[in-house]
Amino acid sequence: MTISDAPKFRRYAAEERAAMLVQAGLDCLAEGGITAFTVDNVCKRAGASRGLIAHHFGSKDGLLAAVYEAAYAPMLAKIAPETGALALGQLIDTMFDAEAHDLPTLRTWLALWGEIAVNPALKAAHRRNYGQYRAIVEGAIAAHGRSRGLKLDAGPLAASVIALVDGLWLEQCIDPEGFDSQRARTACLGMLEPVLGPLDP
Amino acid sequence: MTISDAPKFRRYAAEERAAMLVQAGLDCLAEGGITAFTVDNVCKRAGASRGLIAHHFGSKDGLLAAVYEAAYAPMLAKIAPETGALALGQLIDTMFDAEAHDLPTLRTWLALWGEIAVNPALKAAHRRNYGQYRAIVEGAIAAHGRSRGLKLDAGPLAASVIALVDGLWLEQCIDPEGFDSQRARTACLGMLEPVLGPLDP
DNA sequence: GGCCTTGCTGAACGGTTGTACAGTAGGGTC
DNA sequence: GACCCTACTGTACAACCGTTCAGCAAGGCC
Repeated sequence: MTISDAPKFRRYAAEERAAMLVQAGLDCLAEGGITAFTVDNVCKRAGASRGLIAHHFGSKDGLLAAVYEAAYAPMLAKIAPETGALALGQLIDTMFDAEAHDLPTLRTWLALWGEIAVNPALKAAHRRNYGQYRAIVEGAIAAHGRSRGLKLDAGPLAASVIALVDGLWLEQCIDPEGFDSQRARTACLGMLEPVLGPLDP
Repeated sequence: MTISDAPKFRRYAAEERAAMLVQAGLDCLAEGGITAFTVDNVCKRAGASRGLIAHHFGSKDGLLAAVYEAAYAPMLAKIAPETGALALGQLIDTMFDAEAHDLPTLRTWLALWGEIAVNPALKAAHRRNYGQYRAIVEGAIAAHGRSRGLKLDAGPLAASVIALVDGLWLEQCIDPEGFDSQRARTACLGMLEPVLGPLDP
């Protein structure tokens, strides 16, 4: 075998290569937002040629939808009641830590959210994922109330809890240095307890 | 005067024209996010030629920084204690309504936030504006606690309140239909009162 | 070793991007 | 009406955008 016989590229199984492109897409979003999510950038990062995105996803928008799913999946997995539902206190703790509190992560979500209204496939994916997210929180609040004899309005409360966690996450990401996250978090939990009762299991 | 003598364009005072470009930039961001914030788009919307942005702001990034300032200004104006500080209850109400709860507004802020880390001028502007925002809320909470003999930790509490408002605003913007904003808002206020005491003046 | 499927490449395309700059013309001043 | 300052235009430019597609080649199978 001479040197010129070395393979110029490696062939992967279709779904394996697709996953590589999705990961490269996530990296691009994290690094430079939607502006950096270009065919050139993504393919270069994935170590593939410019044509691959069209080949595997039909178009750039197709890849973006897949990227959105991939971004949401691990968060849902963390709070999903697979091995039995989490206690409310644990759930909220998990929600706080489900996403990294840094700028790259923020940039990824800002970019994705900003495209939801424009990209129909993304909008559908968002409704599905967020609905699932909210249903889990609502279920946990309802169960919490039942087990303690509290009459809780689970719907609006779930929205409030999610808003609190998201808002805190947002501020913390935007300005990581100038934000005392631990104290803010304690203050938030202190805000929830008078309404929900003690959160310790 | 013949028809051909009609002026081809109108001359404005420099700062007036600059304001027109900033407004056009805001409109573009609201409509299509950072992707729609192009020299072509902005100038067309402002009724000017492609060269004007460079002429007035040096570059596209220069304009973007000016746009950020312009986006923050009205919100700060609403909560700024010009004619005496607002009572905490009033302040929180104002915070809830300071920004429109719709997709265009969301898209504008997502786009701006996403660029903060990339654009140094934007980062500086954000720190200045957000610091001012937070100082106002902190001051109101401290005053509230003093006047009622409560020992409040104003710093973390301010961060929590801002997070709550921002998070609620975020969810509401992302999915305006599927979100019962009034009940969520009531739930949020109900969450604050046990910590802060009654918010009515 | 030869065949064959298909993952993959890479050039070509028309369109859009931001910036530069030479030149035009609006409109106040005299 | 002549002058002048400068706000402004509009073309030219090189770089980059997403999509298309004809054809190459990797690597399993016989």
